[in-house]
Amino acid sequence: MDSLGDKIRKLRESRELPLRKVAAFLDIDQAILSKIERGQRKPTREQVLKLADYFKLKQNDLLLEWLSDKLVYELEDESGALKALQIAEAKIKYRKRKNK
Amino acid sequence: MDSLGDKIRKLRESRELPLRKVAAFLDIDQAILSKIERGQRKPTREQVLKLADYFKLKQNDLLLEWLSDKLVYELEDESGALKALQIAEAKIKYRKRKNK
DNA sequence: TTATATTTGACATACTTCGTCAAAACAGAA
DNA sequence: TTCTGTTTTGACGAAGTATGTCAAATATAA
Repeated sequence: MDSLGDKIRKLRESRELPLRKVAAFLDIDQAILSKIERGQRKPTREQVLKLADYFKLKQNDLLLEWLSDKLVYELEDESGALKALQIAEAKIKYRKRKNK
Repeated sequence: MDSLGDKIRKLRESRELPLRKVAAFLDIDQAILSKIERGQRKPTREQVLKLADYFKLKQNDLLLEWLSDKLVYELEDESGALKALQIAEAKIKYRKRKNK
């Protein structure tokens, strides 16, 4: 169950690319990419889209990883995390039905 | 499927309390409480706990409402919202198992 | 050692959040 | 209508968070 950062790091290393190269493509300092890969920083939506392009992944798939990572982050240290997810799901389904 | 704000407003109105009173208890301006009840602002964790006390609700129950509202907020305008919730759930379960 | 790659932390700046305040809008009673 | 209390709105400011740069420290490999 890799986080988005784990995925990116594996992809980058499997192609033997230095942080410098990928960071240049993203137009950020390599320090940030290093932190993103290790989960110390959250990438922006735009960075996720660029990463998908760079590694030839479907943008939607990577966005889902990114979104779910954000949820996990929001719930960390919360005892009722799983319950909150269930309730959120119900609320979203309800909103969809009401098309609100 | 009420949001936390809806719940609070209903409770407050059922007891015929003005915003002013409840806001004073929370130690904030009534303007903020008005916005919280209508979903224009998110309450802080501490405010949620105080609200639970004030209305004699279980703190945990209200915290779950608050947390799930935050998730819904994070996911709004995201087409893959439900998928992201599923993935987040899997990630959290995995983390629990790994006790990480 | 030397060269390259990565990580760390101090710092700057922009953005968001959280609150106050006063004016405007609303609702009901007199 | 006017008076009174309630709620909503929006401008504003302070505090906190996010996002990035940079240079130094550390690791890796030759």
